[in-house]
Amino acid sequence: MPELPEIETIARILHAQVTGKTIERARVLWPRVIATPSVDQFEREIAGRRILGVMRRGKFLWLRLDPPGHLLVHLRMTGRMLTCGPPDPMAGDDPYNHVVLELDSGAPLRFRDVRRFGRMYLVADEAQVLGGLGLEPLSPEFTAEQLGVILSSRRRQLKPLLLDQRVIAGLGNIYVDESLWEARIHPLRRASCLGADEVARLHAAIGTVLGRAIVNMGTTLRDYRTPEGREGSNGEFLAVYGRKGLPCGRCGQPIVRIVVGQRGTHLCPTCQGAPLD
DNA sequence: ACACCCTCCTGGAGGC
DNA sequence: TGCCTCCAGGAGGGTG
Repeated sequence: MPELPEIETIARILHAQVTGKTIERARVLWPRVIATPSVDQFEREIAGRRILGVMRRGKFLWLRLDPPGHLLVHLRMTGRMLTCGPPDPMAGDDPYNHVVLELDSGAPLRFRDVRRFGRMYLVADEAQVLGGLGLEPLSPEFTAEQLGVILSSRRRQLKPLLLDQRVIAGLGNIYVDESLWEARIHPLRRASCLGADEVARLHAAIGTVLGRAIVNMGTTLRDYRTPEGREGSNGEFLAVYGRKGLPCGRCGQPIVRIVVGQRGTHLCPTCQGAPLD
């Protein structure tokens, strides 16, 4: 599942590959992938626009266009943005191609998604889609102090809070579990009950975990690929996610899987202490 | 405010 | 081997 490091990797590669290119034509093969506007309007309005750059906000890919506008893409579980692949993506031999953007030079840009959860948004004002997102965890504004302020006012369980994109934007199931292990904090702890030392550890852990994953071009468990179709190598560095029953790298005790807020959650019960306040 | 459940969607894993 | 059921999960919606 692409989270912040995976989207960051995709954005950097796409930025290098498609900046300056013009979208000559868009072909939408599965209408529901276009969240806004209508499919007709999307195909009509995106044609002829030039890509000024590709960025990331939270888990959104963000293509700035000229004439001014924004193409926002959320890959959800299994979405991919690919510049590699068949010479004719319209041939119909791949049932998971949902949008093909034909560029004025080079390979077309394809949106491919097995599970069909991903969505595209073409908007004049990016805040229409991104407006509700919380802090960007790799920005200068994301300090230990700021994290402390966020946590101190909420009594929710830590894990669902960290997954809430309105609070912090970009973390998903893998990197929340990894960050909490790194910080040695139990996912069921109440946010408002963390001590200053724990807040500082969590802040540092989020930076460490996300930074390492970006260096490794993301975690490929099954579906995630870069735009060139390559896998990310961060999977070999995961400490807890998907490692139920395997020994903790710090203490040797078996990693445990529990369910928190309907999400599979991996932790070391020895290192990550008591679940209660 | 917060916990919980459902829906979307499919391939893969597990059970027998 | 084959079939059947269940499960994973990001986000948005609804309910208690």
